[in-house]
Amino acid sequence: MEPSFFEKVYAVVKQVPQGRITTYGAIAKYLGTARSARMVGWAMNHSHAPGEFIPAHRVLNRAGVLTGKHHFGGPNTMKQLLENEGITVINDQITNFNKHFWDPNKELA
DNA sequence: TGATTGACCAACT
DNA sequence: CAGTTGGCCAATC
Repeated sequence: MEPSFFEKVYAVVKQVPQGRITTYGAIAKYLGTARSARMVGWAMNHSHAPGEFIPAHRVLNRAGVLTGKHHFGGPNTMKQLLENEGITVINDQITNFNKHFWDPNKELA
């Protein structure tokens, strides 16, 4: 049984270290299909799976914008989580994007 | 069972 | 340079 696409997404997202963020495109590219970034977001939508904690708040779009923050139960929940990990969020966008960026293609390889 | 949508990205016009 | 379309996999209508 080969893991489905979104199962791979879960595996990668769960490996994102605290205080770091990654992008949908980076994950999708790591999985081999850079154009399947929509699936990554879709997988995050199901990140509420029982027994599985997915740090979806560490996954942003390529611009570092908190896309999908509204799916965290509150418009500021995602922001609070990131700030709690030491990431500054301004106007739904993180600062030092390049500094906090965690690229699975480089880190995991 | 077929069509549409979805927390996106990249290419084309 | 800005707007539009295509594409990917899986789930819902």
